[in-house]
Amino acid sequence: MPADAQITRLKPRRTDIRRENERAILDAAEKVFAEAGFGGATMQLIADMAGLPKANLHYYFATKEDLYRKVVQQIFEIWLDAASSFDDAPGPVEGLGGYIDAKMDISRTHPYGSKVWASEVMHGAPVIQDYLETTLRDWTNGRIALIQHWINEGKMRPVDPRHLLYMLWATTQHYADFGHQIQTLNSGKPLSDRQWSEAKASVKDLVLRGIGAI
Amino acid sequence: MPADAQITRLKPRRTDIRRENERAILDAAEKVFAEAGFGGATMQLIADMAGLPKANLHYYFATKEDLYRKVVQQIFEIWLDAASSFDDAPGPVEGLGGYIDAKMDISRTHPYGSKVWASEVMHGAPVIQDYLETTLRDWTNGRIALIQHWINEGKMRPVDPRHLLYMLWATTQHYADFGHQIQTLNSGKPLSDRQWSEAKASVKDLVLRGIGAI
DNA sequence: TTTCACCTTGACCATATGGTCAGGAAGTGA
DNA sequence: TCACTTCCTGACCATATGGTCAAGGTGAAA
Repeated sequence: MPADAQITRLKPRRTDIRRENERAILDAAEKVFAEAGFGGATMQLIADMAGLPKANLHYYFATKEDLYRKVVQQIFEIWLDAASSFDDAPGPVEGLGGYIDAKMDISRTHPYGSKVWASEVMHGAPVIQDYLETTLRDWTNGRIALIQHWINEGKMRPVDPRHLLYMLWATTQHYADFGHQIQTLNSGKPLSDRQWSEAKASVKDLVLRGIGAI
Repeated sequence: MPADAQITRLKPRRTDIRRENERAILDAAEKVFAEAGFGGATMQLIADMAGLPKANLHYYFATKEDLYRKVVQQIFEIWLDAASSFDDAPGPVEGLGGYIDAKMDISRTHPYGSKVWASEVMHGAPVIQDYLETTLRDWTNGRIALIQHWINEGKMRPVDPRHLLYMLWATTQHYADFGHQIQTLNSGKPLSDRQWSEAKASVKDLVLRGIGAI
């Protein structure tokens, strides 16, 4: 047996099999749920896209709802991570600016997840209502307090922190959720690297000027 | 026959029947499509909500797609009407301010239509792609030119008109599309009249300050 | 009143879909 | 090698859904 057996092993280990298949299924599911909606998505289509027989999906995920729930949880966690730039910032320019950068990057790298989340909320959040009422509410209240703190320190104008947050969410996610519309209005071509930079700069400029931080 | 026969007539005229049934079906469809998505919506549910047998729906609208298309066209036309406040304005304060007011009002009065539109675009605009490429593109280019004109006249800062428009669309529609999330973060209660006023004021304040118009 | 176009609807059908299951393949530790 | 657990999958099923249709009801013009 060659020394590089660990690297070139043809027969995957048990744990790898599970991990890789779940990954493939979740990726396929995220795309299909985003493009067709929960009701329009079919397990067969997800299976085909993941390169697995349909019955195999039900081996890893008991039901369609079960699979869907995992997909929604994923994007939510990604967004929560992005919020870290918010916390350890000295003021709104770094805090909100960094948050906008992070959210815009996610809109570009995870457009499907963003759409699934949007769809879920639009339909009344049937499967993640508890997240909204606990994690999201706590997170929001914390950030509102932080923004209010910046206002009290005179680092920005006295704007309603809540509606400021809504504007940030709406605008940054718009580039993912309405990406198709944006692409159509861009002569049918996806935004280039340069155009994404301009978008980020425009959003930051408008927001930071709007709150009087620059 | 009494003189007020025209008013109290019990037997509706032919044209009324058609108009009223189509209205009832479209209203029910807008709500069901918004809450369940195209794939999740069923003709049976729409029929029940409209108070008609399912077969009757197919008498007025040949297919589910046909009905859906009409619902999407409706909200699009409502939005186009709202854009009139844009045109005959002397500057950005009146023009953009009025547009924000109008779009926010629509988000409150037509949340279902807004969601259907969002869902349609998120899924790649399968049925209204032609609208995006013609009417919306022309409208957008016209408004961009107008905003650029205001910039040239020194009535606002030189911001990218395109990304400004995206921010307006995203933010105003957010109050409809993510209304459930907003309600959850508002202790589970819908925004009051006062809160809607505050929302409109906040958005206008942030945007108009952001573009240096006030 | 008659005629006719328009409206209504229960019953029905073909199809698609989420989910099940039994039997076999394959990795793993002893 | 053996026993055991995990993984794989074709075939199958119950159900839900979009859509059809034929027969009957109902305004309105002549």
